[in-house]
Formats: sequence, structure tokens, C-alpha cells
Amino acid sequence: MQPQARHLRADAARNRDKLLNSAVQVFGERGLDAPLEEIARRAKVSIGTLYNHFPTRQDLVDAILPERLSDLERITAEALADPDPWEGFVRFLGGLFELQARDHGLNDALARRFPDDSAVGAACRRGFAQAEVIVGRARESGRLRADFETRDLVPLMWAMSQVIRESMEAAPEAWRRHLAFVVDGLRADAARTIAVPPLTDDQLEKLMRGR
Amino acid sequence: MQPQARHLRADAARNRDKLLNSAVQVFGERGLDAPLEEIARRAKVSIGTLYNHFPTRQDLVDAILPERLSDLERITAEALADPDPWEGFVRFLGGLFELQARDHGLNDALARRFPDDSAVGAACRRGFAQAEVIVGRARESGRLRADFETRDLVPLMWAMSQVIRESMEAAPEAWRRHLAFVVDGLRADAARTIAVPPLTDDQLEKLMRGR
DNA sequence: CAGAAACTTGAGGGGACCCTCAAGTTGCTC
DNA sequence: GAGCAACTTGAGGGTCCCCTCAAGTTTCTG
Repeated sequence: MQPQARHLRADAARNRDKLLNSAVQVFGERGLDAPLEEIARRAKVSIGTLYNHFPTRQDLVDAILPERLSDLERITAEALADPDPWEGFVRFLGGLFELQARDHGLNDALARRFPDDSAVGAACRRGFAQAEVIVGRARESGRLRADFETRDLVPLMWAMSQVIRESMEAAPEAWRRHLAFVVDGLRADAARTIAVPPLTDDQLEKLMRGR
Repeated sequence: MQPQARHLRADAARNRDKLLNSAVQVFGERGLDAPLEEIARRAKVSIGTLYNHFPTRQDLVDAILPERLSDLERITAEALADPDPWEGFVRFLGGLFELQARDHGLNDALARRFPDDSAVGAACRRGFAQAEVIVGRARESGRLRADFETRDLVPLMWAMSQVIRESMEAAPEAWRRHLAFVVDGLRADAARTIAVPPLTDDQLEKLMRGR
């Protein structure tokens, strides 16, 4: 991450690192609700030390997830680089959920609400802004259905997070099949009029707020 | 439910009833992981009495959910009664998720794995068999895509359960919009070849087993 | 209506996890 | 290498929920 705010004692810096590594592992395997004591245990550090470095779970998550989310930026960039806007959009979805499938912590994070002030919240808002470009481009190309809005990605992410959570263990490719069905429904030529309007700003905000 | 295995003392029968009512409420509001003590509290009965009548959480769930699932049979029947197989299929999906949206307990139940020997497990297997008919009819009509199999409903139920869980509070209609996108992808004329095969029997069984 | 059987009660032990803090240890500075 | 600040430690108190069981209460039966 950063060079760490000045003057962290050598042992402290070492411990902080061990904690971060351990947290990446444990959150990755067990999701963001994993016991903090497990993280401390695997870092071979006492629980007190964990709390010393990261007073709250959110602090720990914030220290880890933005790094993970940077993979997302790579994916976004690739999507935008694709000359075919629709293909780019589809690759974006595939890449996004692939990330989620590889990391339970990230999967939890994206399916969950986050405090506005957290680093993760900020990263998500950034990601959302980039997604807007991808979606807009695909829609304007006429291949993505005209009534699809960026915010419709939110329920899709909830949905996929659950499919991934439930199926990764026994059928690690299953989520791709489900996604394929959904994607086929997002093509312009598959579109039928939908009676329900997109989420309003108010709803979106409420849904994003604390769990 | 049933007249209850002979000779239940009057007060015991009363308490059992209060517990069942309370459980319907509490599971409905908080999902199947709700604290049992809350159920006892609302039934105005001690926790010991709850355990006396229902030694395990599963016993309580089994005593309640099949009744709820019978609504599903009504929906299935309606779906089959529809002269248009595709419309019937779509109504079936709408009805199913509507049920889930109204009852958090049911939502949990359908998104979750169940012991084979539980009443709920049996009810689910029955429901699955009926769904097979609906899906088969719709597929043969040529409106439902040919590569959709009944077991593809499983990931869809996981997906929708999560969308419902996350959005019901702030945007009670949001799930319908998401479903509409998916449904548009299930039409035969929206279908593109999908590389990933359906779940195998083995995978399906593993996924259904204990949580 | 008395005695026996059926049922209820709630305090309490247990486990998982959270978080704190006083006492001990380590590293840095001069 | 002495002394002080920085850091670590882990036992322990708190919460929430699980489940049990000995003692008390209610219903049923003759």
C-alpha cells in the first residue's frame, strides 16, 4: 500500500504486513464475516495486536480491498479498449464476476452495502462511474437494450454474488451459465417492454447504506 | 397441520399452536436463522417448551414450511392451466418469486440446501418435479430456449433470493425488473449458444446437500 | 378429588465471537 | 547499553445464541 504514515517501528511494520497477508487469505476464503481471531491466529500475532493496528473490521477491509479492486480497473480498461462496445460490456461482466468468484471477500464486498466514508465505498463509487461509460457505450451502439441502466448492475451483482457463493465449491463454472442466460436477455433484440422502472436515486441510496 | 399424534394434553396443544403461529411470523420476518428464543418469547412460552415440542430448528421449520409451500402448488397448477405454455412458465416464475418476496423464511428455504430427510426437502423435490412439467411444456412449445433445463432454475432461485433479500425493504418491486431481464434471455429467439453445460447430477446433489 | 403422568419453566452451562487493558517485551535514540 | 516510547500479549469481561434439566405446575384418569 503506502509507505505507512511515518515511523512505524520495525516489528510493528512486520506484524502489520503479516496481518494484511493473513486477512487477504482469510477474507478470501471465508468472506468478510470471517472471525478476526482467525486472521490474528494465521498471522501468528495476538488478537490485541490486530486491534492495535486495525481498530475495526472496516479498517482492515479498507486496507485490503482497494488493492483487490484495482484488478477491476484493469478489467474496465480492457472492456473500454474492445473495439466492439457490446463485446466490451460482456467482457466487463465476465471479468467482474470472475473476480468475485476468485475471492469471497470481494464477493461479499460488492454484494453488500458500505459506509460512504470507507475506502471501499469510494472505490465502488469510482467503479460505478467507469461502468457507466461501458454501459453507455454499449447502449449507444444499439446492441445493449435501451432500457438497461448502469444501476441495473446492482441487482445483477447481488444475484451473481449469491450464485457464486452457492456454487463455487461444487460447480465452479455454473455461474458462467447463469450469466449467459442473463446476458442473452440484455441484448437489444431480446428486449421486451418492462413495466417496472429502474431504481430511483432514493432507493439506490437507501440500498447502498449500512446493512 | 394434522390432528396431531393422539393424546396431546390440552395446554400442550395450545402451546404448540402458539409456537407455530409465532414461528410463521418470526421466520417470515427474519428468515430461518432467527433466534428461537424470539419465537418462544412471542408465543409467550418458555424456551424449554419450544425445545420440548421441537427438539431441533429443523423440526420447527418442517412443521411450518410445507404449509407455505402449498401456495406453490397453487401457482404450479395455475401455470399448467395457462393455455400458453410460455406464459404459464413466466407466470410460474413470477408467482414463485412473489412467494419468496412475501416470506423471508421461504426465501431462505428455497435458496438453501436441505437435509434429504426433512419435510422441506421432500416438498422441494415434489416442486421440482412439477416444475419439470412446466419447463418441458414451455420448451416444447418452442418459446422457451431449447438449452434451458429445469435444473437451471436452481441458480435462478439463488439469484432471485438474494435480489429479494437485498431490495425488498427499500425497493419492493426491484426484483421484478431484474426477473424481466432474465426472462427476456430465456426466450428461444434470444438464445445464443452457451459454452457451459448444465449442472451434472453429481453437482446438483452436492449443491443440495447440507450447508 | 387424589395420584400419576404430562407438560412447563427459567436459571445456567457452553460455545463463538467481540473488544479492552494492565502488565510485559521490543526496538529506537542518544 | 540505558532509558523511554512504541508495541505486543492474552486473560477476561461482554453479548448473543444454543440447549439441558431439576423442580414446579397443569391436566387427565379412575
